Amino acid sequence: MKSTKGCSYCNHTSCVSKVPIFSSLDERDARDIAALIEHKNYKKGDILINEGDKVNSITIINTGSVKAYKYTPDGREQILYVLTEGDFFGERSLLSSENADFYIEALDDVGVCVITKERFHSLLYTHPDIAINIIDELGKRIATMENAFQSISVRNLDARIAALLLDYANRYGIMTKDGVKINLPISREGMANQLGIARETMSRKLSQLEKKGIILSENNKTLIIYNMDMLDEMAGIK
Amino acid sequence: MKSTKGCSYCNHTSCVSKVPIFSSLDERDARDIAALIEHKNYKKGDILINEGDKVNSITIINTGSVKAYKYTPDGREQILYVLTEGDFFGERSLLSSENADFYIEALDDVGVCVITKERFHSLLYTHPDIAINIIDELGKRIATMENAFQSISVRNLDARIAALLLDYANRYGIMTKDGVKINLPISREGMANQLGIARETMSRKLSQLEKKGIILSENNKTLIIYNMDMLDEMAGIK
DNA sequence: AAATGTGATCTAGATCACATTT
DNA sequence: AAATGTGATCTAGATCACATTT
Repeated sequence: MKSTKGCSYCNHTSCVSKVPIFSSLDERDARDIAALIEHKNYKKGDILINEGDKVNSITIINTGSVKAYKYTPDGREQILYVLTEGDFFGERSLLSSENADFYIEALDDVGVCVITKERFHSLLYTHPDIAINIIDELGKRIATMENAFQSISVRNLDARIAALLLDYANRYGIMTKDGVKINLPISREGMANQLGIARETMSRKLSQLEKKGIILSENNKTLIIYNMDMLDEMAGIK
Repeated sequence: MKSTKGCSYCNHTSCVSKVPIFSSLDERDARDIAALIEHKNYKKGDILINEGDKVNSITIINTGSVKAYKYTPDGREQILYVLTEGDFFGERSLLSSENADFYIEALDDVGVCVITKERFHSLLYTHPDIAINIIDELGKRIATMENAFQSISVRNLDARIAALLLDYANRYGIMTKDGVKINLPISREGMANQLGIARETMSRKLSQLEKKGIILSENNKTLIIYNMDMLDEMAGIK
């Protein structure tokens, strides 16, 4: 992991322009904020945050993706979020200074922008817009969780899997002539961990979907969804 | 349901003083904000928000409690939150003007404070503190959901039930000489709906806990927890 | 070698059908 | 009358034990 600060070759406004919470800023403000930002890079598998770490900054993903996870009491990994470009974490450090109760791990090589808690705090006072954008983002995140929450308590596993694939399609999907192509950021086991089910069950359910002609799995790294409507229906979105 | 505005008999600063998001205000600011607030009362069973309603205001619970819920695709009621004194909803209306995708129903007689989106919005510009408090509150709510989320995906149902009872104890519990006494805001069926399990399973699990001497159910309306430590252990909090 | 798939079992909780309480 | 409890069954998904792929 290396940290760059004030380097000439990297585009310092990149995070600022990419991140929804800064969307309302004009160019001049964007430059001001860029000056407060520190860039860091991590390799796949690096741990950005360990359980128990003191979190003193907000981190925004610039490139790559990370997973946020905890362990269940019985020792299984429970993935809370997969965060990608433009997503952020550490916002809970803004007011409280509790220690992290989760892990953040790089799923690929990752570039991030970091703003310390103090700098960010003062930023909010000078730019109330940003605070409102954050409230909005957090509101969206809550909405997403509510849906996931509702879906996870749906007893019908097929619906939950359909919802997960639709979420992936939304976030990582690329339209192709065959259908929506998804470059999976995580393994089958990771997917199972997101739903809190057994790896074997995940495999079985995906092969069923493949047999039904709804999806095509290539190499376990790529997934093509032939029939989004069918997934919508399975997920209970009518 | 009746709406009071500028009435002389009710304490207009009540919401302001009760609500964590206004905690950083001095008395003068509190009075200013109180002037922006409208009070409303609802009877048990009243629907405060219907799915599809346009939500144009933030509502803060002053007295009583409400449940926020949705329906699962297979028609079961899924309770997302039980909100009580000091909790708020409608914050998602701040920026986006999407329609509600949930219901809010009064669990008892309920008094609330309402601030319109526009008024609240301008408030955030004049009092950035409040925005930061909201960010903090939303952060907490996310943390709570993450825990619930994690717990719901724990395959061990006993742990989830223990966690639910501990949550109730925290929120509605009163210390007595026998143990923590909880006046349940919802029925067995409601509790089951919060965990997404069958009513029968809830009954069975609670009788088991009673047989083990961990809890005592009185009348199905009150629950006494004799042994909090045992619940902690069951919930996987060591 | 690690990730994934798959058959054979096992089991927790759903469902059904009532009995019992409030 | 509605909410709750409880026994008898059923079933989806976990677990185990390997085989197969990458």
